[in-house]
Formats: sequence, structure tokens, C-alpha cells
Amino acid sequence: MSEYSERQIQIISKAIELIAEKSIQELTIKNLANKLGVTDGAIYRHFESKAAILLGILRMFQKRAKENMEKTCTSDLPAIEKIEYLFSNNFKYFTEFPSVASVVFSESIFQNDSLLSQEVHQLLNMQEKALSCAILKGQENGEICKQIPEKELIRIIIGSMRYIVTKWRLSNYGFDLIAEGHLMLVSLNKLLTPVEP
Amino acid sequence: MSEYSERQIQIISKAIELIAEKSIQELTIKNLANKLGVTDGAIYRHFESKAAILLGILRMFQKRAKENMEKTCTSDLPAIEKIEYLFSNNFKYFTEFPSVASVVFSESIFQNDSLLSQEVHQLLNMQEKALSCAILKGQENGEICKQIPEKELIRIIIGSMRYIVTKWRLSNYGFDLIAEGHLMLVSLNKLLTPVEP
Amino acid sequence: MSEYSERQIQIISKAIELIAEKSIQELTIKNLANKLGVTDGAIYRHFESKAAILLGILRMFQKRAKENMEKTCTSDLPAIEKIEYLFSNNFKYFTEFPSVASVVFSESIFQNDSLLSQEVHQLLNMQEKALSCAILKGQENGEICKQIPEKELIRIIIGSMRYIVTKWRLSNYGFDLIAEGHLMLVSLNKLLTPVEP
Amino acid sequence: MSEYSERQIQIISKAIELIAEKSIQELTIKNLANKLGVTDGAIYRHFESKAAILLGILRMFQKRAKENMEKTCTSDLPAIEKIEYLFSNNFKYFTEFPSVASVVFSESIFQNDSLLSQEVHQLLNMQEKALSCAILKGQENGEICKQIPEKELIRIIIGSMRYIVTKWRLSNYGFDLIAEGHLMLVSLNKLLTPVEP
DNA sequence: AATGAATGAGCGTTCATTCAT
DNA sequence: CATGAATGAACGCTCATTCAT
Repeated sequence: MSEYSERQIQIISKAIELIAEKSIQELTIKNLANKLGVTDGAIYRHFESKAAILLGILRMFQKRAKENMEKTCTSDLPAIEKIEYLFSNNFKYFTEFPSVASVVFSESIFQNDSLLSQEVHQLLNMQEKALSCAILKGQENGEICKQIPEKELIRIIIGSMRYIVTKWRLSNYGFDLIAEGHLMLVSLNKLLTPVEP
Repeated sequence: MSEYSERQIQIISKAIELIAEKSIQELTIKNLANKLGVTDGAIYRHFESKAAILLGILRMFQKRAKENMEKTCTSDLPAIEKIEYLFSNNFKYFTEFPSVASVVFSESIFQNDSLLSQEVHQLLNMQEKALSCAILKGQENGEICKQIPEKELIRIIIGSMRYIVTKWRLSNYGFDLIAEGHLMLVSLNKLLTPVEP
Repeated sequence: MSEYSERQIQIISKAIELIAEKSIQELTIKNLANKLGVTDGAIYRHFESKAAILLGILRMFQKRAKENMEKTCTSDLPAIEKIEYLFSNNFKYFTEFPSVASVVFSESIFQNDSLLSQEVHQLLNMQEKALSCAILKGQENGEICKQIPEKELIRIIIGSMRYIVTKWRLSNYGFDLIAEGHLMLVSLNKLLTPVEP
Repeated sequence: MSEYSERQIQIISKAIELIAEKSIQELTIKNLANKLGVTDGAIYRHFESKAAILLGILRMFQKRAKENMEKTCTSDLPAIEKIEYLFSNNFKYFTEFPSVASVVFSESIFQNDSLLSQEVHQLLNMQEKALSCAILKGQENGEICKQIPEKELIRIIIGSMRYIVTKWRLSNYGFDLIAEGHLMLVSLNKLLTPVEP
């Protein structure tokens, strides 16, 4: 749908860099223009507002996440592996672009902008839906225990995954997100696997 | 320790109200002063900076959370109930003062203020420690399964709890946090209880 | 004339201390009240404005300077010694209360307050008059050369003295004002003494 | 080196005007913006802070003073004339832009800003150095008496010159600075010339 | 005599945005 | 397509001063 021009993608990339280097509060039009080597006004040739740039970051992540979800969901992998893929992909992305995590986790900052907060919302919903599809199938074929309602399982899994990212961000990216995420999934796996009688 | 005067508590309360009604971005000194029916400067008789007010909100929650944790940890309740108490109390508090959740979950906004972010950090650590004490005892006397390392269990539980609060906030407080939180804990309980052979 | 109560003198003293420790910009009513161990409002029992306090500092110095001038001028000392006394006394005072020098040399800060700037003006005039009396007598009885008009001599002497104080202040009171001042006077003395044919 | 754009020079000029008309305390960003016919923020396109504007005033004077000093010092003029040039130039500049004198003599106001106070400091040092070079040569070839150490001579001359400027400022520019300055130098000249035996 | 609360005017500064060139 | 100048609204904060208690 909403395609971005080359220049727009450059701007989004620099915005991501800027947030990564400093913080999301440092993402001002002026700082961004400096980083791009142009003046403030120039940016408005390509984006109609600052919010549109943030939206761009969100949408780029969203696009990738969507592709990943679709590929994973339509695959024939066992449920557990699907779940693993669903998150490991995000962890990889966040490790490469930590600031994207800042943006994706910035619900509180976007509260004022309905478009942005809606987008974050949607992202979460997509994730829940993808997870749901994996869990339901897993429960059907006995890979995942049935005693816990699917809705709760989703919350447990996403909650755990998000919390790892939060801790990682608060630790200033001080540990290996991919590795710790994997460990977490292994543990979750143990909990979710039905007990052999 | 750091006691607050009556007026300071009034200001903190109004700040909480203001955040609840609008958003944390609306918490400006001017808005707060208006809400209090005074002029900007008057606030600075009682707090030396805006950050100090935010800190006040945090500390009020912290104080209550600490008391709750201590009471719960030193009790003789079964581990599962301890965990339940640990969180149900927060859910009650958030339900009463939803904006406190906004502040407590505002890590990203505080990134710039070391004192504030440190305080949020500390809050999380306290919570982890309290949970840890409950889990370890629970694992000792067989209430909680030992196959998952305690560290992972903590992440799963806190992550799940935080995610419920996040969803609740994003839904504009559209569901009963206490009830849903309870359900979540019941599910977690099932997962954590060791399987009878 | 304008007598100061004991409490007023206390306040003036603390104001002097405050300026000495920090700078004249740090002399705010709040800071001063803190130093006195009272609240802001209390100060207004004793002074009707902040300017009145500054005026107090000026007047205290003025009073002492006046006494010194009168004593010196009416004495029978040789002109050169009179000049020496005129300034060495100030140097001693400044060494004891460096911040008084800050205030006495704050013409630029007082520009807005006519009463204060007038007071500084008057101080300078008094000094010129005292010096004038010494010089004229000195020229009469051949102690001081007559080839330079008295007015110029005054400017040279006061200018030199003031410049030493300025350098002393800019050096953060890094040298012995009394000693350097004395040396300066010795040199001036050499210049002013008429040449023996 | 640090060049100023045309607009920056306009702003500096208006700042100088503003100080001249009112006082240095009236130099606020708002007042300056009004005088320029723009809004506050516009100024920050051209200067990053108010201090930078003050620095601009200082540097403009400094630049001119430096050129004057260099030209004078490297010339073959007799020492006395060198000294005359050194100061008459400043007197001319101050007469044209009286407020520059306000700024150059504002050590006390700049006490808080290390960059500014350092700049004023440096200005004084430059002046002393230039004077020193003239005096030393003058003493060598017998133009200036040797009985007074160079350091004291510097203090006497600069002190006298500064005092004239101070009196001129306090008199609200009520006399001809250039003429009085010249007279002063003539008198100093008489004092400094060695006596023919 | 002092407190504690508040006022009101002001200050330097930031920032998303607009627009003529 | 970009620049450079400007806007306007906001923001956190300071400070001399007032006044009821």
C-alpha cells in the first residue's frame, strides 16, 4: 500500500540512527535535518509532519513483521517452532536496529497521536493473531497443552517476550537479546508442552 | 524517609488526575497550576522541579508497593498466594489511579532523567526480588515446578502481568484489570504447579 | 543619619558573606533568607526592598571611608602619606570583605537603580575630593610636582588604585592586595615627587 | 577566524544599540527581537544563546583592538606615540558605540559565564602585552623613565585610561572622551619622560 | 517578628511548521 | 528540491514582592 520513496527511506533510516544514538526525545526535525545534511524545511518536502516519519519507522517494522508472520503461519512447522520463529525474527531486527524497539515500545509517547497509537495497537493485534494461529494448531495436534485458554497463553508468551526486550533496553542493550530470547522460549516451551501421562 | 507535606500530596494528586484525564504529555507546570487554581511559580514553593513531582508519584506508588511486598514476603502463605497478592495489590492501585500506571510504565519518557529512570529501574528490581523470594520458597516445598530456572519464571510472570496492564491502558481502561489479572494468575498457577506423577 | 538596627546590620553582613561566597548574582532574597535561617518574607520586615540592602552595604563602606577620609585630610601628615592612608585603608577593608569590593565596583549593575548608582557616584566624588585636598596641599608645599593639573593627578591615582582592585578581583583574590597596593603607591610616589634641580 | 554572517552582525548591532539606549540589563532576547522586528525564536537561528551575542560584541571590539595593537606595536613610532595610538583608538570606538564600553567593562556581570569572563580577561591581557611592548622599547631608548618597574607603569596607564572611561560612562557620556583622553595621555607623558639632568 | 503561600511579570530556550526565494 | 528566515505557542523556571495568619 503506502510506498515510500528512496529519499523517504533515507530519512527514516537516519531517524532510526538518530534515536539509536541518543534517544527518541532527540528526534527533532532539526537534529534529523542536520544528520541528513540538509536544513529543516527540506524534510517537509518528503514528509508532511514529524508524526509521518515516526509512522514510517513503525510501518517498516510492520511490513517486515507481517511478512515474517505470514510466512511462519502458513508453514508446516510444529507450533513450537512457529512461535520461536515469530519472535526470534523480531529479536534479530531489534538487535540490528535497537532504536526500532524504542519506537515500537513507545505507546506512551504516541498516546497523543491517534494515528500512531493506532498503528502500534494494530502491530500488537497482528502479533496476537499470528500467535493465536500457531497456538490453536498446536493445541489441536497435541503439541501445546489445552488446559490453559488460548487467550491467556498469548498474553503469557507476548508478555514474556516484551519484558525481555524492556529489560534489554533498560540495561542499555547490555545482554544478548537473541540468546536470552531463545532461552526464554525454551523455558516457555517446557511449560506449554502437555505432560505425558 | 522522604515525607511529603500535605500540599505536596495535593499537588501530586492533582498531577495524577491531570495525567489520568489527558496524558502524561499534558502534565505541564502551567496545566498543573491551573488545575490547582494557582500560578506557575507557586508550585515551585513545594517542588524544586517538575521531575520532583514525577518522582513524588513514583515514590508514592513505590512506598505502597514496598509495604505490600514486605508484608507478603514475610507471611506464611503458600507461594502461589503470595504471587497473587503481589500483583493483585498493584492491579487494585492502578484501577483506582490509572495514571499511576502511566507513570510507572513510562521508562521511555524518563530516559533523559537519570534520577527518574533509576527510580523506575529500582521499582522493577524490587518486584523481581519479591517474586524471587516467593518462587524460591515455592520451589523448595514443591509448590512450584523446578524444571524452569527461577530467573525465567520471574520474567514470565512479570512479563505477563505487565502485558495485561499495557493492554488495559491501550484499551483505554476498557476491561476489568483486577478480574483479568486474576484469571491470568490462575492460568499461570496451572502452568507452574508441578505435575503429579 | 540613616542608622541601621542590629537586625539590619546582621542582614547586611550576611548579604556581604553571600556575595563573597558566590557572586553578586547569587544575592537573591531567597538565598539571603536561607543564609539567615528565615523565610523570604521576613526580610521585608527590615528592608523595604532588595535595593535597600545593597544600599546598606554601600553605606557601611561609605561611612567607614568617610571617617577615614576626614581623619586623614585633617591630619598634618605629608601629602604622600595622606594618599597612602587614603587607599591602604580601603585595601584593608576589601581584603577583609572582598565582596564589598564587588558591590562598590558594580556601577554597571546599578545602572537601573538611580538611588544606588547615585550612591556609587557620590562615593567616587568623596574619594576625589579627599584626594584633591591632599594633592593641593602637597603641591603647595612642594611635595608633589605642579606640572600636572590636579584633576589629572586624581584620575591617575584613583585609576591606578581601582585597576589593582579590578585585577585582584579578576584573579579571584589571587594576590596580596595590600602589598601590591603599597608597591603601586611607592611607584606613584616616585612619579609625583618633583625633581630636584 | 570566527566570522559573523550579515544577519549576525545586524543582530549584534541592534544589541549594541539596545544597550546604549537602555542598559545592559535591558538586553533580553525579547527586547532584542522586538527591536529587530521579529519574534524571539528567530534570533536562535543566528545565535545559539544570548551569551553568544554578548560574545559577538566582545569579539568585534577585540578584533578591532587586536588589529590596532598589532599595527601600533610593529610600527617605528616613538613609545609615547604608540601608547597614544593604543588608547585613542579605543576612545574613538567607544565614542561611536558607547554601549560597547558597557560590555567591555562588564566583568562583574560575566562572572557567571566562564567563556565571557575569559574573553574579557584575554582582552585585558592583550592590552597589557601591547602596552608592555611599547614601554620596554621606550625604556630601552630612553624615552620612558626606568626608575619605575614596567609592571607598575602598565597598571598606572591602563588604570588611568579605564578610569576615564568609567567616569565618562557614569556621567552619561557627558564629556568628550577623546579630548579628555588625549589630555590624560599628555599628562602621563610628562610623568613618564625621564628628567634631563 | 516571622511564616508560608502565592503572585505576576519576565526570562532564555525549544520546536514543529510555513513559506518566499 | 532545498535554503534560510521566521512564526507562534509552549515550556520549565526565577525572583522580587505581598499579605493573611
